[in-house]
Amino acid sequence: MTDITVLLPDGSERKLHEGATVSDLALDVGEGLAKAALIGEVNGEEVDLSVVLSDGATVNIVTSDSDKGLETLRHSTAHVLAQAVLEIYPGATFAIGPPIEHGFYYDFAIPDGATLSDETLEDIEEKMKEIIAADQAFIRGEASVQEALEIFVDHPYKCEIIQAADSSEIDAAEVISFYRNGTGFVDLCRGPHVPSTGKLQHFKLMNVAGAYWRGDEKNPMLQRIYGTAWANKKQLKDHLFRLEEAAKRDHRKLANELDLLSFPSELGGGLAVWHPKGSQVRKLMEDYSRERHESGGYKFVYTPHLANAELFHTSGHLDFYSEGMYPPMEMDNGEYYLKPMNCPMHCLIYRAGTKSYRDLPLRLFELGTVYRYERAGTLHGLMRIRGFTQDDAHIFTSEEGLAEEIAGLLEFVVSVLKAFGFEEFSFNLSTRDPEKSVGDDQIWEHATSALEEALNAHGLPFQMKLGDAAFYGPKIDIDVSDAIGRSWQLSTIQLDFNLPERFDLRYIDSSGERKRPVMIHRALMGSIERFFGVLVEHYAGAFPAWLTPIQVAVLPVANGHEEYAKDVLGKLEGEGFRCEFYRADNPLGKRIRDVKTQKIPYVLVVGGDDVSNGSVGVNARGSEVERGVPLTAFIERLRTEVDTRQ
RNA sequence: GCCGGGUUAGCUCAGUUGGCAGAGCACUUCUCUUGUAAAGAAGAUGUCGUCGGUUCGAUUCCGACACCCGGCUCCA
Repeated sequence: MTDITVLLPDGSERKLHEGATVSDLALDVGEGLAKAALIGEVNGEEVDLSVVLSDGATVNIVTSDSDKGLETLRHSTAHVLAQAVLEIYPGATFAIGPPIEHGFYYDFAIPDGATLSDETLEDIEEKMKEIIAADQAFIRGEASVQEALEIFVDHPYKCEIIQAADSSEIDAAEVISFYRNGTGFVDLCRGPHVPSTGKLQHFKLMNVAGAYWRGDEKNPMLQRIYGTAWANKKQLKDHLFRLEEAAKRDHRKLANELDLLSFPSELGGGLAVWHPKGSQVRKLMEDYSRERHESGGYKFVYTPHLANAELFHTSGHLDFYSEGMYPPMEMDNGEYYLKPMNCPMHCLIYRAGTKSYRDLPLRLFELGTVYRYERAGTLHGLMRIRGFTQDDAHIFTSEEGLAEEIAGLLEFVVSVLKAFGFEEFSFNLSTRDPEKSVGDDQIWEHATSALEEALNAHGLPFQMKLGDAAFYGPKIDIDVSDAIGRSWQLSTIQLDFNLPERFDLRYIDSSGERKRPVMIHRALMGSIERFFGVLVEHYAGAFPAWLTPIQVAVLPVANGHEEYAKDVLGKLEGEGFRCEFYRADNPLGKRIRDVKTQKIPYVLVVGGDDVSNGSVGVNARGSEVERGVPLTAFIERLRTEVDTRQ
């Protein structure tokens, strides 16, 4: 028997008997590794542990510690899900079941168009546990296209995949691979898989949902089951815990609990009314935005909510986006539409007088409320809404001035977002899709490189999104990470060569020539409503002192302290702080609990000591109670906190 | 728009195999007067999402619609 030599990732070599598998190698390295091994990576290719190694191969043993291992684990769990569903529902057929972030899903068609519901998940989960307890081996097989079509003769979706693979040039030569486990289950699969179902212990089925076959709404709708799967019990538990924590931050729940806003059904879907507390926060957000725009050289404008159809013909919205617009209102002299965007009206403002190069860049800003007809099933709290307000600006600049304007904009955007407690940003640069765009190549190239240079000049790393631009110009999108690491796309800076053309916008340059300005659409918060929702989730409802609807709650210990407490209240209100008074009709502990549930940052408790000393007891959110703090000291402290937006 | 689930008091939810509904919290009043996360008592509160149908009778069964939730699709 001859030996072979394989190379490990750390550079070391290992001698094995000829015919040794990846599994044998893992065992040779150590029993622990052999037990943890899920798949191998041989010369960069992911393979089953049962694969026989060849001399000189570079081999990496993949465990669930790595992303690849976890992905395999999830993929294999998806197979077990399919196996369970096919066993429980005779005649059911299955489509695709890939690993996804945190888990996996699998799509099924249940006979006679039957559907699955959440209650059935428990039964399916039980069946999966049986399959896992049986520790069935995943056995790979290979077949020709013809053979594969015979194996999956009862499963039309699988056949469609096989035929698609056969017809695509890349995969034409490839054999069709499949995996068997247990007595009857076989699934079309590229692999690799974990060696046996016993490796798949820590999973949970999450929910069922409809999903179109191949993601196309023209195709039949399948039943999709989502699940999560992890390397160990702790990881699974932690994941479920994180989901619970995220649910606690849900802006729809907090908006209700904190009395910020509501979505009365009589109003219609996707439309909100803002209660006083939510409005207070929103007003502060808007005030801050206005303040920054004012000092940033923007001109404030106002435009109506309605416009004649003619405007949206000129802008092209009726040609391109009419499906997303509310239907027209018939009026005496024609049709009127609710505006889905502010830009056409801002173009009218630009066009209202002859512009000189000296007027550029002209920055028009509006908190403009727009209405978009979002499909009923897509509405989602404040995140997807039908009537919303954009912190919208349109900047008209010369082509030469573009780079500088973009550079300034990037700085502006980041600086404003930082005030709302966001620290991590990521940038995406979307480029032209030649199939779906207007304008000549040179301008696109120039504009795209202006965006790229601006990002580079600020040392901002960015991702290129090829072909992701709007039809009218390239753009930079800015994502922020929130307090629990979720990413939200907020800001956008989009160049537009189309609207200046459609509205025939001009300026006179220094040599007296008429030129076309470039238009930049940009929004920082994007939709104020959505941004508010993101903030609620980011802060978990505990707004910082400058933004919170109520900054201070004043609680007398007993009735006898009420007069002094009112005095404290009056002084705080005199300083412009937003306060609420809680008279001593309930035990102190109860009142403290009430205000804490409302996430009010400062609770001032005043009793006998304070009356004699002119002090307050300060119970600040997230810190220890302080007694005997001079009122003036507290005022100063809150003033600083508010002014610096801590 | 599509698939599945849902809608009962201000909030969170229980309930009725068809006979006009209930808890906790909140609210009102009274008592207690409190030093840091739930004092006690009493009281009031509902077109059981809307409209139609079946029925002697519908909150309950059926249908349509509205709105919400989880996804799919879409997102200028």
